[in-house]
Amino acid sequence: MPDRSRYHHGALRDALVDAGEALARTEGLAGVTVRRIAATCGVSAAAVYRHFPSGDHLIAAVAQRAREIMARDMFARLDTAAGRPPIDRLREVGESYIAFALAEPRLFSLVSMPMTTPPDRPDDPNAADLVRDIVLELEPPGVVDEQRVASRMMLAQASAHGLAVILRDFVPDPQTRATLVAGVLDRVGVGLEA
Amino acid sequence: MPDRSRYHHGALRDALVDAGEALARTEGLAGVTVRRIAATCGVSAAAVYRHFPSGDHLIAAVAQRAREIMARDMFARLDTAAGRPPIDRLREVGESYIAFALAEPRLFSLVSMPMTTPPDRPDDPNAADLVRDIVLELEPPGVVDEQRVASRMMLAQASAHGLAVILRDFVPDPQTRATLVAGVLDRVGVGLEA
DNA sequence: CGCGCTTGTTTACGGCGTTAACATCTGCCG
DNA sequence: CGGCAGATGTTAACGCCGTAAACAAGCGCG
Repeated sequence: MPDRSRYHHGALRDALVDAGEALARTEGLAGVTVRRIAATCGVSAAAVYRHFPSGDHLIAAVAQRAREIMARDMFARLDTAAGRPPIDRLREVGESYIAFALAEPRLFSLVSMPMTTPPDRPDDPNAADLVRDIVLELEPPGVVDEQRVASRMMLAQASAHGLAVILRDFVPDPQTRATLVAGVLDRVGVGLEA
Repeated sequence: MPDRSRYHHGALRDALVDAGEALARTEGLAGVTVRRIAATCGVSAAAVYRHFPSGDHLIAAVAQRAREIMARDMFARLDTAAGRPPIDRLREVGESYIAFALAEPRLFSLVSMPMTTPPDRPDDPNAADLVRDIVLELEPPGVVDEQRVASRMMLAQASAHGLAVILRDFVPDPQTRATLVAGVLDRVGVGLEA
């Protein structure tokens, strides 16, 4: 329990999301509960409702936090691939997404929850926007076929997400995982350039 | 709901799974609860534990049921495509998977849960085996490159699953969904044949 | 017939989300 | 500087949840 000399916490909202993130990492989605988050912050459960209209909104905020962490990972990794062709950078993004899912499977289970709440700052750097920007570079100069862009984005996102989920749930061996990621992303690359 | 004049239900286990399936369809995962399933069957909550070691096992049985329904859909649709090239049949399977996910989104959310319990009859016709059988037909005669088979299976499954999830959560418009399914599956086909 | 196993029941416990009523702190206005 | 108002905490309570223990009813075999 933190300092209880102060009646008012001061930055409870952020602390709640922090605690939720930590709980999600260690115990998984089932451990992310209003009462436990509140207790972690040394605060009563009811205090949560001064900052979130419901527990689901708190969970959603934790999920949004997880998405931001993931996006930071992907942007960082992209920096190391600056200047390489778009298709290579798309692969980096996909690998980053999958690596995060497998490194932090419990946190990732929040990421892949349907978003019940709009993000706090909807104009944050976002994985979908990131993919879109790179996919746009695949378009021939002067023309942008929106339908082609959409199908390429969807292929990139769907295959990365699906692969992450399947590997997490059904392929425990790291070596097998690596081989499959490489093989599948090779094929996705072919499909992306078509 | 069956006759409650009898103290013993007679086929409670199946009835519980039936009720769970119905609840999942109408209310989604959050509505699938031990007490509600039991009540639907006109039985006390504790009776569930004569047939399942825990509520999670009951949920898992409902999820397995949903997978069987989905597999039946896919096999039925495959029958109508008998004789067509493997790549076409793979596409049928993918379309069937996605169509089910979008037609029964709540039931599908059970399908895509990690399997906490082994299926009752593990040798049932299974979506993964089905995909594998067709993918094997893509192999050149005489040789089977297991790694190539695995990457093709994974691409097929991952892209279908990922696309289903993304469309369900982020693309409400049916027309847009159809266009995206067609466009993405075209690209997946290219990647599968590579 | 009667005895035992299976399958139900009731009751209870602790954890959950959420609300209502109350308490404390903080900042602002006179 | 005093005090009031709103923001932010507290406790207590409700109903739902999963689950376990103790008990009861029915079935099937000796």
